[in-house]
Amino acid sequence: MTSEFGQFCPIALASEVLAQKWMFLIIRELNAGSTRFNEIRRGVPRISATLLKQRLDQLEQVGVIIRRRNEKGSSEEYLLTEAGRELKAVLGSVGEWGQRWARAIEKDDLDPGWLVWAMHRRIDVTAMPLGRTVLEFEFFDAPKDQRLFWFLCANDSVDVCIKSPGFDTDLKVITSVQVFAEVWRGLRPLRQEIKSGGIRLEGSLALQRAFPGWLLLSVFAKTRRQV
Amino acid sequence: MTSEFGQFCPIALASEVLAQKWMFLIIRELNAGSTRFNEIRRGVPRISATLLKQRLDQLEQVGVIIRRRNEKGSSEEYLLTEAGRELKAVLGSVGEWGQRWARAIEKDDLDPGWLVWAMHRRIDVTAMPLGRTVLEFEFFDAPKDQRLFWFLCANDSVDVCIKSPGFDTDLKVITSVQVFAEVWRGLRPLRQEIKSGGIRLEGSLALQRAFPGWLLLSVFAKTRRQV
DNA sequence: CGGTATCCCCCGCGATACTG
DNA sequence: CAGTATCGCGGGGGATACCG
Repeated sequence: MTSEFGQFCPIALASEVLAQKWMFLIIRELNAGSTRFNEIRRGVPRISATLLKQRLDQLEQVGVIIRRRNEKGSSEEYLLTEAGRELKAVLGSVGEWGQRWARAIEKDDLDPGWLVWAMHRRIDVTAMPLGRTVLEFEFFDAPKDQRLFWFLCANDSVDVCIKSPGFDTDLKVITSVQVFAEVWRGLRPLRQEIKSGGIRLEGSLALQRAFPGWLLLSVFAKTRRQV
Repeated sequence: MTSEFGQFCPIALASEVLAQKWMFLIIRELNAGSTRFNEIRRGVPRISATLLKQRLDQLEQVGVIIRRRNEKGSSEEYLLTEAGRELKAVLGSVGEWGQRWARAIEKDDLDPGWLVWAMHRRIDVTAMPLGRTVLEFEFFDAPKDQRLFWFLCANDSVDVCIKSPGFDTDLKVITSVQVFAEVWRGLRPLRQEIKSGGIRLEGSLALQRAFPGWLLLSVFAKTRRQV
């Protein structure tokens, strides 16, 4: 591990940590606010527990995170250090580049579970009605167990549910994963898809009209793709 | 390779290309101006030919470089595309982070051959006397075959030699790899090391005085280390 | 929930030798 | 100079089962 590249160039030294499979995604989750093991896994669902733990240990060792038992002692927390927080700049440049130049989306990238997990951090509850709002998504092209999701939006938090939360749905969104992914990425305009029927809304007209204002989309959505 | 991570996040898509061993270093060399196979290898000496070729093919496939026979048809050239040039921003953020937060330099990082290769791109010939200037380096703590190097500086180019170029040396620099590496990285001030004898100069007083002005140091030398 | 422990396979990668 | 071909190993990492 030490001196993997035989150079003292800062890019080489950083590579020892960063240029490994999964690493950017784990760091992205941490910088998005995840602190717990399974929280990180929801953002990186395809990594194995073994490997995630290995990577977290490594990040701790090089000083990107610190590990801590939470107050109740019931669970472990992984917290970014200043070094870890400064990796946000790297995530930014990598994401910008990916948005502009990386390969096109393919079938196997379209994990609806990941999409809703990413969305739940980018829903602007302050733009919503006060109190509880239940948002339901139906991805009609997804396998049965990934077709339906609910967002339980309170005044200051958003929870993702894979079963009905037990409250009535206020606004339902019906779409394909493909179309919604492209909207999320900023490759198609949201309002236009609503008009053309690529995204269908069911619920009060007031909520339908407000909906595009709730959805902040991907952090990189405004970056113009070049290919 | 495709959909390695099962997400369409731009960071995940970029990771498929970037988050691999050696990749940042190869891209660094290309962005530093290398276009030929063995030129890249000089900047990444520990990579095997097999693997370098594999990586270059991959970079070509994803549109970061294009391959071309040069005019004479005698050799292959690897040229950055616009996508490849935009990776400079990524190199910048990764290098900045590495400079600030990556691990300290260790013995095995101290490859004098790599150091002189890195230096030759950062020597300001416009600050030198007109005509030819021969700069000689002696790293007294290096193994015999890595002790001596020459820079053959012309008005518009710098060549690295591992044997005497056959011209008299105008200025000789005697130092340890360790000390010079730290100066190069911006961890120690050059002028102070010259004063204290960590770096010794032999040659006309005029050249000795001018020397610190020739050496541009690492691109990241001005970034302040945090640990 | 937050991991370990184990098994095992594959392939990433280095080393060496050879080529046009 | 710019690779290719071949071999071989080590360990990266996936799958599964188990634990406090």
